[in-house]
Amino acid sequence: MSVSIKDIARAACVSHSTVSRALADSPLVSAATKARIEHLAHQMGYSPDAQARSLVMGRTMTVGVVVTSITDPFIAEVVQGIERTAHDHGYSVILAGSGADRERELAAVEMLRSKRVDGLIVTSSRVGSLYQHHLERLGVPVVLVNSHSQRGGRYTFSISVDNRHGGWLATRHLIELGHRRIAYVTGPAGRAAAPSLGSAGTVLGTYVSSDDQDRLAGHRQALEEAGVSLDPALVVPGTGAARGGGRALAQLWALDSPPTAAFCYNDMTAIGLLHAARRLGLSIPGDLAVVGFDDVPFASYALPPLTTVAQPVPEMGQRAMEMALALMQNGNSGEGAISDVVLRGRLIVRQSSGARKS
Amino acid sequence: MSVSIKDIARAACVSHSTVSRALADSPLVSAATKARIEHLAHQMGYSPDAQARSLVMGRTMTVGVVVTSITDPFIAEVVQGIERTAHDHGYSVILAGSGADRERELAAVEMLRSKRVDGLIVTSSRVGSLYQHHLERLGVPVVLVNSHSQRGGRYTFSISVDNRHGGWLATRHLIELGHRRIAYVTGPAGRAAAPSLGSAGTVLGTYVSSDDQDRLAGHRQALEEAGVSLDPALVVPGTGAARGGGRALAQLWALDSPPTAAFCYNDMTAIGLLHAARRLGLSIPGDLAVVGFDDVPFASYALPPLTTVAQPVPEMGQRAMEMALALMQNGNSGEGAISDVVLRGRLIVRQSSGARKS
DNA sequence: TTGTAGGCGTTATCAC
DNA sequence: GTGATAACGCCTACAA
Repeated sequence: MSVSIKDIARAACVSHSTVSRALADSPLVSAATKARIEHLAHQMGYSPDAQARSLVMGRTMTVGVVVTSITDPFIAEVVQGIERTAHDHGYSVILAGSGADRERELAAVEMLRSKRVDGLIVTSSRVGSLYQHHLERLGVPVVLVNSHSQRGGRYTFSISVDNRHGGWLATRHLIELGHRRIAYVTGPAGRAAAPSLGSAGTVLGTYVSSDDQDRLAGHRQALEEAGVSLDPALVVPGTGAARGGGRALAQLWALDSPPTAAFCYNDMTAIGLLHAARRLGLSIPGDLAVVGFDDVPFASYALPPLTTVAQPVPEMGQRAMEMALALMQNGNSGEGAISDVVLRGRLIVRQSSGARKS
Repeated sequence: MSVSIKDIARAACVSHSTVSRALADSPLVSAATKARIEHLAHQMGYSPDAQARSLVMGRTMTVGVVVTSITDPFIAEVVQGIERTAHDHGYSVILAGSGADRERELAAVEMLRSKRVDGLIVTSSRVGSLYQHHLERLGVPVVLVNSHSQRGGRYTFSISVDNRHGGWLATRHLIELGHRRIAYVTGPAGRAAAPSLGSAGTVLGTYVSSDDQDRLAGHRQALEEAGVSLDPALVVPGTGAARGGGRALAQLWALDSPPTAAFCYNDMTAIGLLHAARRLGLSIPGDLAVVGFDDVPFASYALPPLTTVAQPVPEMGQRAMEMALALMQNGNSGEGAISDVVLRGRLIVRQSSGARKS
């Protein structure tokens, strides 16, 4: 079918090892034959078989990336960063989606193992202890992006954003604007999580992701630093989607003493909330100041433009891949100077939080 | 390093071929030894080496997917459809981004060739004749998603959305609402394209993508069916991004006789235009009705919610992969009953186009 | 500077 | 039923 090194050898009247050396630009080949072979290879349309090479070399120059959903703009941007720096270093990327389904995620890992990836990057997964064990079995370095894990794996490292700090930034901003009654709208409620999933916690009686918990913790901290204690009535459930924001607003506005500001788990929630607020005829930020989280591309086109906490997304993918590269070079052991990294987001102030209250 | 069938063979005191057969569930192995081997394999943590297998089998069960940018929500959704149906059929996906850069795209294809993918799916590329030749050289079936190509390749097939029909839907809708002066805002201006790129055309003196051309053609057709001829002054350049929509509005509003409606190349453009319109104090749809294209997730949260043409995106990815599967089974030749498919989008009416004019 | 031989982990084709 | 043996395409000692 496709032309191999032997075919070239035959055509060039040399042995296949000479061809192999010539194509690898080895100094052990005369310039003359090298040129001849290179010409022939090009002319015959030779393409080296990466699999055969990997088989003998012991590395595939391939990393596996497993995501919950590539449709998530956040994840898509991370993957883009991964793919680009992977490509720059001669690596390619096998993508596997899990849909946040545990079974599919395990299947994906198994398939990547069979494909003998040199490393694995997992984004936005809830990694329980059981699962982490499964990853370690792989024998290749694993980098967790925004996945909460109990640290300390020999092979697994993590890179994540400082959700607590982000939550703190958002709420402190609102406090500085004079707000005291500040609501928090959560993200998607987890399904009843197994106890082994130590990474999730319970708020309002339902499980939420650790991201959510941490953002809430930052929120609470900022409040307490201002001498305000968190009013449980002001923590209401969202869904992570726009619709959830709308419902949250309804719930908040039915309160005897509604909040003057709301910090939302993410931008989609905030946008849904803004949308609902308009329908109720509320003035933003006059009646309610709103802050989101993520800085999705549309945040600046919301009405009014949304104040939010931007995550260093493009950087995360790059850093994750660089970390994987370093680990892979290190002979797969994390013995080097590599450690988990936590990146901080930054507050982007737009009109939805408004000017300082007088 | 990792355990092979030979290791299992040694442990089970059989030959490696017996292990191979047992693991393949061949009827040529006694139930007893089969059970013993399976148990051992599991216990020893055996994982078959997909590369070694591919080497002898001649197929990798892998498809390459090259995209311009996975960040594009449209593309992300297509890729998700591809990955899912690929997974359902035992295939995995190698992802490569090109950034719409010709060099990188060719590099990606070359890398996928080396990885011996069984098929290739390329999205949103401008495929010139030269390039198509390059793809054919691969010797594996190629499916083009929303990439304009001159048809008729032996190995390349395409699946795309009917842009002309979509444009026609949008403008006919505006006409039915009573509009007569309807602007069209283009997408990104292509760099000066090589003549071999027959797929792009020139509008306003700059090259635009064939998508753009086709949407414009549908627009023009709808106008002409209503007895209105296209006013060149009402075709203004955008960039495909929100900012371009803003600039387009400025240009349109400076006209002696501004339009009463605008159809935009895509939703981002439309959203930028809406944003700019608000700053100018225009009423939407009172002063200007607006229609977009794509139905991005935020379209319904724009202010006012955006009327747009929804593309059958999730379906596209699935269909593309199914087509690739069919082609790969067909022994790589498109001799079967497979032909290009063109999917139609549908109009989603929201407030930005408003009620019927009286 | 070049050729020979062996092996990477599989599957497949023979014999036994 | 099972075991040698030969591929698949490549790299790499070791020999010449």
